[in-house]
Amino acid sequence: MSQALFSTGCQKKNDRIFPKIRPTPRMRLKCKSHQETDPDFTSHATICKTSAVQVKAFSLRSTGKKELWVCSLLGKQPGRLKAMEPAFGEVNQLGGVFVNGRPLPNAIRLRIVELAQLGIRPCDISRQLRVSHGCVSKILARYNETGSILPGAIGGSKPRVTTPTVVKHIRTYKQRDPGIFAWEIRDRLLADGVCDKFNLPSVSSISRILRNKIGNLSQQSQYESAKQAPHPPPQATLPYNHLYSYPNPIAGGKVPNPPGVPTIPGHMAMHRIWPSSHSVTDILGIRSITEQQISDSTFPSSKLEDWSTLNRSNFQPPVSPVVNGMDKGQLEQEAKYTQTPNGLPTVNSYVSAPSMAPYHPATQVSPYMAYSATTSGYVTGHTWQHPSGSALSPHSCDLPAPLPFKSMTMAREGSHPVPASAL
DNA sequence: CCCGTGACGGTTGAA
DNA sequence: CATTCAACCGTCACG
Repeated sequence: MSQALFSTGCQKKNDRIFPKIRPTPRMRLKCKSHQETDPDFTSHATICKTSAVQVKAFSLRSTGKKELWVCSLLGKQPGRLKAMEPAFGEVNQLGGVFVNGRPLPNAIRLRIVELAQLGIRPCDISRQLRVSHGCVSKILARYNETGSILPGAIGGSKPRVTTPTVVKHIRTYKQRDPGIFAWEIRDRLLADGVCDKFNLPSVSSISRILRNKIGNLSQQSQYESAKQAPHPPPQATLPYNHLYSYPNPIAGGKVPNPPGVPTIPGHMAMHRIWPSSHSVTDILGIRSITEQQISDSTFPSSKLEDWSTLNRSNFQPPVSPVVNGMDKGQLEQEAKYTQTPNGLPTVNSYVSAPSMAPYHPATQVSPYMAYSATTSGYVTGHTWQHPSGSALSPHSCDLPAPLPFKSMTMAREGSHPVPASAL
């Protein structure tokens, strides 16, 4: 790719569009995270660009060797560059690994809450766990508000308001009064208690229903009504799923359940998600933060795509005895170099937990492996929250009832807040 | 220095 | 099957 781009000779044009940009510390940090070496950039040049991507060559101060990087402009603001390739989990300013667009693992989310309840200041939590303070703030605020550490449901659409029942009533209204207006139907739905103000379809939605699903029927009913007396509306045979998901007020998001899986409140979901052995002692006593930081500093070798796949399968990290008994260097090395030579995940990466061996063969390392390595008590079987419900740990768990944030506040106001370094 | 907040790029899944 | 859209994510910068 690089040679082809070098030969395009479009630098001059790009220079006019995008002025020369010195690598910012952020850029260097990101680049550094993607390379084993320290790219002490001394110069750079725009090689080529598309509408959204720039390719720049950076010179290393130490070796003089040029590194080619694909960059995109964030907000088209000069000076703000972001490395796009390789598509690893990215590294934030604190050195923590994250996957853009994906929530932090529940283990880390739980740890944030636990540390906060110990009286550790959010800024210290941020530094210790290498999670941005904004994220810590958000997670703690959410926990304070909802009592749940879980992220909201990502993706999907709003719960539809045009349920079969609503459509059936609209059909009935239309049959009884073919000339009825959509807004009249809307009023009647509200008046008849079919809908409330929260799930009342819009006039446009009703119109669409009339046009797409009842249009023929209304015309037919007109003819039929002229010939014979009205009869009860036919059974709705619309291709709607009979299950509808609605926002989970406690979990702070919409967590649709698969058919057959009863909906559980957010706080109950927490009990389902977290196994029993994640008390503060279990979490914090297993390994010191310092030790964790060492392992945290390891960078993943998994590609973003692989990680994304991992999110949706039951990822099983190495159990703690193995990790604890593992040399740090070995652990770090494994975390760095466990990818298959061709960069593709092994089959094991996609095998769901129940079919996996007790010890993950470490052919795939998540960006968050360092966090989960010693918290297998509740991390084993940890997966991303998934609307299908399959990602929820099947283990019954006994997360202590969400402690009011007051405890944290009290601890913070105490005369001896727990220093983060003591952990 | 701490922290709340909005912008941002990104992911996800239903429609 | 590809696209659109709106939800969410964490990071970052700002005040």
